[in-house]
Amino acid sequence: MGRPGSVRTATKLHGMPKEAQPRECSIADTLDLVGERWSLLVIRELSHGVRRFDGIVLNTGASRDILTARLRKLEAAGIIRRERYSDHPVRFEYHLTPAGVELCDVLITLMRWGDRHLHPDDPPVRWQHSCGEVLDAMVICRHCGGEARVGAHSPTGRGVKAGNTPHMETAE
Amino acid sequence: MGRPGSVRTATKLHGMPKEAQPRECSIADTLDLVGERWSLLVIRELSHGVRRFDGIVLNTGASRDILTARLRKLEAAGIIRRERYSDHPVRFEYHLTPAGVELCDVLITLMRWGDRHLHPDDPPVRWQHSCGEVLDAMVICRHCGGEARVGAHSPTGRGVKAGNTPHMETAE
DNA sequence: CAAGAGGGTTGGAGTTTCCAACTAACCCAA
DNA sequence: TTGGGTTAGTTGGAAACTCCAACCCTCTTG
Repeated sequence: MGRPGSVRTATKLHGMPKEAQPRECSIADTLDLVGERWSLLVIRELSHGVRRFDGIVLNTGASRDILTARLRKLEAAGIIRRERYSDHPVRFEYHLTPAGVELCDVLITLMRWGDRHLHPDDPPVRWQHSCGEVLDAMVICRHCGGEARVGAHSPTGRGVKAGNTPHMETAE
Repeated sequence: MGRPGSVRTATKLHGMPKEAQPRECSIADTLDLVGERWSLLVIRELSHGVRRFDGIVLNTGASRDILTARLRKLEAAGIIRRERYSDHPVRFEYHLTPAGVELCDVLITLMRWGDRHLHPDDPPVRWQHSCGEVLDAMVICRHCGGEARVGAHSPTGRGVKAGNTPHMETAE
């Protein structure tokens, strides 16, 4: 797990392999924690109120051994918490931590994309927002309230590298 | 790729394996398209304006064969478009389609989570929103404008199953 | 003509994942 | 007490996926 390389000795044989230098990036770092198969579905289940091992197996379709590994990793990352709810037959259930609850923003945007592009007429699940309406989510800029969308902005910071931005359109 | 099962014949030997019945869900369906390793980083690169094969290899760290496979799959899904920009040395570059641009919402929420939880003091990349401020994203309900967050809502629809919601808290 | 650049393929090794069965610890019912 | 059921995992072996480095082919440039 985790990306391997960092500083490899450039062997350079017939055409300088041109060392990969992955961009520093919170997207990649977050995906290192929750980007493996099943992890986000585990979080989906916890957000649906399913907290037990067998329930998660049943609703996701993950195999039990992999699920065990994912739960351990999410716990180590502070995204879920394992709680003993019975002592004598020792039994546990899983809960989202506050950091885990914040990941639901990712689930919501994934769901919205899938609803729009894969199930335009019949979303399989609808969330009711506290305002009473069916939740239709949108990502905005906290400062101005306008819609946020990457293509329209320009990035700055350590993770931005020079020389590989041939021509900047707003996509399409 | 794609989940296998669907209807398996329940063999039921010593304890009724309790057939997994994965929830119908746009989150899972979207992850089937973009949830494999590297796919979202490819979309990140395109949104940064990097459009060529070698540039994507360099900035993500993906191996070339896997990158080829991901690009083909994203193209088949209508998320990216492959465009010939030179005929004689036949050369291509990749662009986000409108559906691909919409996936940037997912990237933004992943980035925000990583910035908050993994790099609280020094986000590696900052996006400047068109309003001039550094983008600080938030997911809201389009109807009321209030913050959206799954834990606080209740789901309905085909993908919701009875009997596995032991006790519904708002997480934590 | 030799070296790149660009956009891939290919082969083989290494790593993950899947599947189905099995365990252990307890509860209940007959 | 025998038999089952529930819960939370383990385990072993096969299948699938990834990684890496090298190789290919077509231009273009020096």
